[in-house]
Amino acid sequence: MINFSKIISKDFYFEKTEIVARELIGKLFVKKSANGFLAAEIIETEAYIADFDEANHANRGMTNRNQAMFSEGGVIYVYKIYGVHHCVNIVTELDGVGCAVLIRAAMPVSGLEEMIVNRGVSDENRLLKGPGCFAKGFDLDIKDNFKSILDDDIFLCEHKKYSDEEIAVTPRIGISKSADLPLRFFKKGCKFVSSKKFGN
DNA sequence: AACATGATCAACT
DNA sequence: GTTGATCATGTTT
Repeated sequence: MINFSKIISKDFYFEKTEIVARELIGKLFVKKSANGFLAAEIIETEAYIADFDEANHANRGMTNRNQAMFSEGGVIYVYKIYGVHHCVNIVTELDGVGCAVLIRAAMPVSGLEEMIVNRGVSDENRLLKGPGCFAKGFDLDIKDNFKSILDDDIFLCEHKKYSDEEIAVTPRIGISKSADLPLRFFKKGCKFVSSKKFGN
């Protein structure tokens, strides 16, 4: 059994989005399920910042889809992409700002059996590799939009700390606007990182 | 390198 | 109400 005692406090999510994205690497994402706990170490994130970021869904103001992004830090924003996959974000900064961190990949730690069922594949290395896979492995979808990451059912814990040398910073993946900004963070050389192009 | 797949949004009638 | 472009992707060849 894993120690879930050091739960991340709310203050953490009010920090600047880039900082939160960087600091999320190494933390444990935990979700309570019928059989116990699903848990994974966050390995890869992307920041979507408030100003001059045209790839941010909130950049052109509030819409039906992106409402959750304008909540205060610590709220979960989930949406569907390409009509197929779900992407999970954690809202950052203050109420009304409109920024968040996308969780792109994680390393399974607990509840592997259930993740395998959720995903329909058994390759451990790929269970949570890529934003769509992460959402599916944890069974997160539109029903989880607007939930809090400070819940009893879904929360983050301290787990591992990495130095800046162990973390790579690159442009984000799969976007066409503001594609040059260095807002993607991942653990260098980790096989759970989603893109093959860099540092994997 | 191709493609499956559908919601969302802006810009119209 | 409808249209059409776009999309924080993943899987398969």
